[in-house]
Amino acid sequence: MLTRAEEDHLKAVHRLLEDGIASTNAIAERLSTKASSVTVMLQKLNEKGLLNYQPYKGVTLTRKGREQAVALVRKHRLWETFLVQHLGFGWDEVHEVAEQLEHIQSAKLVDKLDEFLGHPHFDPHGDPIPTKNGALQSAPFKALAALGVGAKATVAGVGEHSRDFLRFLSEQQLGVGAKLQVLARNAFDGSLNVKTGDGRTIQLSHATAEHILIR
Amino acid sequence: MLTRAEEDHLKAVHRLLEDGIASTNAIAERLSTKASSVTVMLQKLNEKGLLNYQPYKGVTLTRKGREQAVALVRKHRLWETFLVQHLGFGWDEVHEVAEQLEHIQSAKLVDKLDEFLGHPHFDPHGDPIPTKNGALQSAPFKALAALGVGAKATVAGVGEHSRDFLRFLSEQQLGVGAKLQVLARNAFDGSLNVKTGDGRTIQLSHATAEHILIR
DNA sequence: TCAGATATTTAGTCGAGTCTAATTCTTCTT
DNA sequence: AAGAAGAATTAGACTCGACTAAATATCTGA
Repeated sequence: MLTRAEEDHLKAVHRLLEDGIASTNAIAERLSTKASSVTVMLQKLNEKGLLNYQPYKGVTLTRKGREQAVALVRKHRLWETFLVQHLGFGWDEVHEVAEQLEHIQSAKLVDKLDEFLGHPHFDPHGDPIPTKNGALQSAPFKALAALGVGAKATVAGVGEHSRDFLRFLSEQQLGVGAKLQVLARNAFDGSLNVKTGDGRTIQLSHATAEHILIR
Repeated sequence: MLTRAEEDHLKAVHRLLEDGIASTNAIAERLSTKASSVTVMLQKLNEKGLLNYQPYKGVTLTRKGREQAVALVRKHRLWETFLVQHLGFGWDEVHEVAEQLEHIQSAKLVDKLDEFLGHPHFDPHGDPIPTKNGALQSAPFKALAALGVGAKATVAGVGEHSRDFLRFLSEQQLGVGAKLQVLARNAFDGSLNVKTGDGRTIQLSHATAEHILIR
């Protein structure tokens, strides 16, 4: 049984490894702690066989560690789905609560929740939900920014999870499922003029369009 | 913001005060810790203004402490209701999980959950769920053991929450809502012969009948 | 009432997890 | 290739919440 701190570190390592390496500093920043605390924790998790750690050499997950981390991601995303779909939370509000709920220890609870939700494959942000055995249905989404002029698309997820960004999308009615059409691309800054499903025309910066995933 | 240990102690004190006094030993037993640990915690909660504690003189809750304790009871029972009604848990399985879920910190989550459940007044065991402002709809239930021969009743709750007892009731199909009729009372041991809604005749010990609440 | 039994508190220790400060290793620059 | 800069680790201290053992207070029964 892992402690909450152990789970948090494991999840941070897993997340960071997705984009490359999990540096001590990056882990510390994610967890709002200090690098020295992280080092100690990595040593402990190494002892427990959840990751491979050698001083100054970096860290990777063992199979066992990866399973645990994926299970946490699964719980987190299932809870987010529940909060949004059944309790009426906004998708910009669920992260902190799910961060707590993911640490509840009960295999049965996860299974039952998954069943209750109808075994969803994606959470409210369009992120894939691992199955019980850890399999991921990878989403072949691409960025809105990659679309050509005239193309139509449906919002399928986001590539950036900050509250500000999610709130912005909510205000613009650009949640998952929203219909879009690219009207024009502005050469000077790469921004897009986009027509929404309900007929409004809005301008999205290139950065924003990079973080809106569509299908 | 209270820590988990603080919340646990507060809830134990609140629970024990319902039946009289909250002795240091009784608190320790409830929490599976030692009396010495409890003493230290009581001193701390006294400092924080959540309870009134004087060495050797016993303990009572302050208004603030009682509010916090009742809020915990509310969360616990709302989660139990959710687990049973929507996730298909048995009423003998929910306690441990609710014990974890009650510590999730999110006022919005509690409100939304309450709304989702339809503002229930009683949990799956027939225990009253405090409202947001702490009001209790007290249940005027009486024990099955108090009924006279021939009386009909409906199970409304239980006065004993051990897993074994709850499991026994489940097996006998005596959950909340089950219909009963008292056929006879056996003078030598006070046990009851009872006819169930589905026509079976079963015999219940006096102790058992004391713990089945009916209306 | 008072001595033994019982309940409670105090004192001191420990592990988990964090911190700051000091140290060591790695990498980058010239 | 050497030294500076930056990243990571170690050392040592702190808090929280638990423990054991010892001390003290309260209760109870002859």
